[in-house]
Amino acid sequence: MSQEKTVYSKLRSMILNGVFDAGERLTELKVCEALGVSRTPVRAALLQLASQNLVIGQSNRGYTVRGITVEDVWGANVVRSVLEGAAAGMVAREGLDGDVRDTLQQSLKDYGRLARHVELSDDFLKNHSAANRVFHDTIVTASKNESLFRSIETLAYMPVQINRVVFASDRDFAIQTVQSGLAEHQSVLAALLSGDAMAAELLMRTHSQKALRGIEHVQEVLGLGPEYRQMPFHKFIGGLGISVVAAE
Amino acid sequence: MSQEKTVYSKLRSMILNGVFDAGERLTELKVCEALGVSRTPVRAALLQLASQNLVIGQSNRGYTVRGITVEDVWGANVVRSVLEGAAAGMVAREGLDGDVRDTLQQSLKDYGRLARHVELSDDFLKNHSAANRVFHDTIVTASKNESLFRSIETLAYMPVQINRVVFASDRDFAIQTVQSGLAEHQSVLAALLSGDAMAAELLMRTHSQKALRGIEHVQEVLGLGPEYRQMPFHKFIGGLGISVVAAE
DNA sequence: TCCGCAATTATTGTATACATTCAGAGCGGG
DNA sequence: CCCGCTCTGAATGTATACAATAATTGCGGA
Repeated sequence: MSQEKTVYSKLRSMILNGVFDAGERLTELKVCEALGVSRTPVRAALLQLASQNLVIGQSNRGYTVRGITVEDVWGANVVRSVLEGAAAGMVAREGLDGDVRDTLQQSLKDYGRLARHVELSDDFLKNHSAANRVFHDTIVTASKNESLFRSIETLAYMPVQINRVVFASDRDFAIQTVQSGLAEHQSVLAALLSGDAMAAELLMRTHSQKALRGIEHVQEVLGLGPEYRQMPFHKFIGGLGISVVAAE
Repeated sequence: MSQEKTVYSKLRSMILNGVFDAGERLTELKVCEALGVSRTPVRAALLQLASQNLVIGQSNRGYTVRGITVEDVWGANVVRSVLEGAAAGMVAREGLDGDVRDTLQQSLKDYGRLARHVELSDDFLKNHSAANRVFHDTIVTASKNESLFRSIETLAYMPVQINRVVFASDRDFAIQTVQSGLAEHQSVLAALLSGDAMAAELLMRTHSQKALRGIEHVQEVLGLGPEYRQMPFHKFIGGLGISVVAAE
């Protein structure tokens, strides 16, 4: 892999996992020494991280790291649910293409098979995540709105895939979430098929927002007070003995 | 200004105004020669343009320019209206801070004063754009959702400020749009004040979508058929004798 | 002691030489 | 004639020297 991409993902992972303090100044040279590369790939990596709001660039003054709080992750998920809801509404309004409908129905079948035998194995989690992803991505893509697609993609630079993390630590929560997720996917598809845009938007938004339940669940499990939203996200997740994995 | 920023804005403007063909390959060296700078600032500029989806980067193979069609601009505006609607809903749900309310009311006053004497002067257009912007930005900021804020900001890399352009070419359209805009701002504020989240979201979304009317209006003025959505945006706008100005 | 100016220094901005990679042309064998 | 290999070259990837800039330090005077 190229240095630029290596630097990018290492830095990204370090930031998300709190290796740097929030607000810490991040000079190019410091990164170069830490990772043993020249400034060129570091500059490129920092530029990309800045466009993802993981570091904040000041003209002529380098970068500072932006600490990611639970609230940030929460907020990103809220936006994602709004956008996915809008996508569903558009698709319902325009009508379902045959192949899109087929893809969605297939993903529901896959999802249904998984829902009958929930496990906590890596394999299961991967398959579930994949089936879920197909459903969501297909709808977003079917909206044929490039800006919408890109906006959601950009949100994924935040650690938004919370459920996959939480599942690993709580079987009961996983079972319940997977099963209600199936029902929700089904009702979204029904709304899409009937062309009911308002219902599709509302159902999809509500379903997508369920990811937030994962955050609340972790809060409950860890017995945290209401100030938990200001916590660095990696510490929050760290309470389960899990580290933040970069998306992508 | 630094070379990097100069290159960035020149390239950006060139892309938006169709100096390059859609899909044209854009090598670093070509840009260097065209603008007379070294590869370093060019690389940085291209990286940023890629993150804004104005060029598409292929690993090891440089970049190709992405032609911006009317549909792209339309789509970006649709997303913006969804997000601004969501912001209004959140603000209504959380309740209006005193200073936010004051800012909104002040912007309504300014807007109202402008609505009584619509002109097509540069000064008027600037003031109107500013008052309008304050209203929209204040609501988005008041939602206290960084991801939401950033998503909207990112959309502005597309040429979304369509009305300002259209106003300049059609007084009647400007008068009508400004006046209905005032009424819409007022009803949004009323919904925010009464804490009616659903109404606030719907009203704001609908209002924000009015920008699309500007596009339709240009279509009508130019007498274009339904295939106009596939047109390069700069040609579309060029029909009015206007070039695309970069936001920011 | 405090303020303001100037020298210093840390850090980014820029140019460029060299390394690496990948697409495509050209050649040779089947 | 076609397939596949190698070689070539154009382009990006990387390192680094040098320039420009802005914060900081330290000095001197009030």
